[in-house]
Amino acid sequence: MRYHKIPDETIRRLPVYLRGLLFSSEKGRKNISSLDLAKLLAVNPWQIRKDFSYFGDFGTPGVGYDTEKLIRHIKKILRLDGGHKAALVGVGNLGGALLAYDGFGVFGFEIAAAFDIAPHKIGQKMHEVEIEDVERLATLGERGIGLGIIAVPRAAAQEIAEELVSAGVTGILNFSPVHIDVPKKVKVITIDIAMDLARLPYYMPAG
Amino acid sequence: MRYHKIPDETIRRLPVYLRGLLFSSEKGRKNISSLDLAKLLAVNPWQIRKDFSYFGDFGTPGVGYDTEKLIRHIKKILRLDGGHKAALVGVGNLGGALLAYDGFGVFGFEIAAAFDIAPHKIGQKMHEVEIEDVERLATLGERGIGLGIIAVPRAAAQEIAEELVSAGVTGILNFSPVHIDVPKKVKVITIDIAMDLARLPYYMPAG
DNA sequence: CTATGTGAATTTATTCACAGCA
DNA sequence: TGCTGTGAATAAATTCACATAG
Repeated sequence: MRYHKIPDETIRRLPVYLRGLLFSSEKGRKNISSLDLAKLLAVNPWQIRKDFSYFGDFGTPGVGYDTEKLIRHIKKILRLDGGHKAALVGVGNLGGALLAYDGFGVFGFEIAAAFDIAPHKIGQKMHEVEIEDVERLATLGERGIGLGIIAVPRAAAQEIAEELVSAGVTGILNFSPVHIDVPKKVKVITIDIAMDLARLPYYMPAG
Repeated sequence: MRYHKIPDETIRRLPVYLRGLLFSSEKGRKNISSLDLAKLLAVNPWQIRKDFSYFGDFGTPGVGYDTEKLIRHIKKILRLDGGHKAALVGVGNLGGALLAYDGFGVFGFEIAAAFDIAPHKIGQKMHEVEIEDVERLATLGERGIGLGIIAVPRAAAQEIAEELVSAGVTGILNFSPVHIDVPKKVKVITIDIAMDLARLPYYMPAG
């Protein structure tokens, strides 16, 4: 199946596998079998093999997958190689937590700029990043920042999204609990924490 | 199809519909058609009708769906009626942001307790909630808290999960970037922000 | 005439089972 | 012998098209 289109569901799982492979690599393992990776991530081994089969032969029968080689290749598919600079808009409670979060690095992301509308925040530094006036969003293009993170109140989300798009951003991670309308060349992923929480009780035993 | 099992994918979408319906209700609308709801949320109208058809007749042909009635019913299916108390473990950057977040209320959630391990935080109040020693996690059962939110460093996540389960928690929202092993009567939903971000570049145009 | 509800058709994803390679 | 890679079988979800109800 080497030359097939990779299914969306597989793309969704690739970062999961990447996490597992990076973890295994940190432990010094050169190879990992689909079974071991499956145990680590609590998924099915045949699902893993099928997913990997969509983009080539990386495993050695009897041995497993070459960890480093596979990491490099998954990063390449997801276009994580080369790194990405992101602009954070909205340095409130959530925005501040995102600035402090150290988990973006492993996937090659860096929050390279932060913006807010509150005058008393502008000019301050948080976690090595200086907070700028939202007016300066237009400068993103020339600064090589192609990715935006929206952490502003719901009412401002659509407007900020439009400004990000005007500035040349083509990918948006949206933490506001609203649908955002953008040209279809721009990809938006919305994370709505309360909504994820909302489907938890359905799966919980009575009580 | 009234008596069928509701597909998991439908359950995943119900909170999305709920958001749209609540929004529409706030605007004072008594009814909404699948087409209008679809436009609001950027999904397909036939998907909405199919999803709703799994749990009964709520629409009136020529008119649409009764907003309030449908809201009540979706809440009932998701078991959001009656409300849920949650315990937050880990009041760091992310934990603090979660305490400050005001979006849980609409789905009937309340962060009723917060725990940390750092002595200087214990006893302090943040957003009306007093921070307690993690040692006191065992008291959750008798306090009627059945839901846990893990916002601690990765290395501590598994241990905290086990303590939550011992205390009687049956649902966990996990913000640590690791798989958590729990008895299968307990449902875990993991939100890994960096992992969601990681599939953004794949869908972005070259650059 | 408008908008629902749903069988049927289609597409997509998962699971299996095993041939074949190191 | 151990583990990959993949066709084939199964299952699930999406999309369509239209009969039917208000």
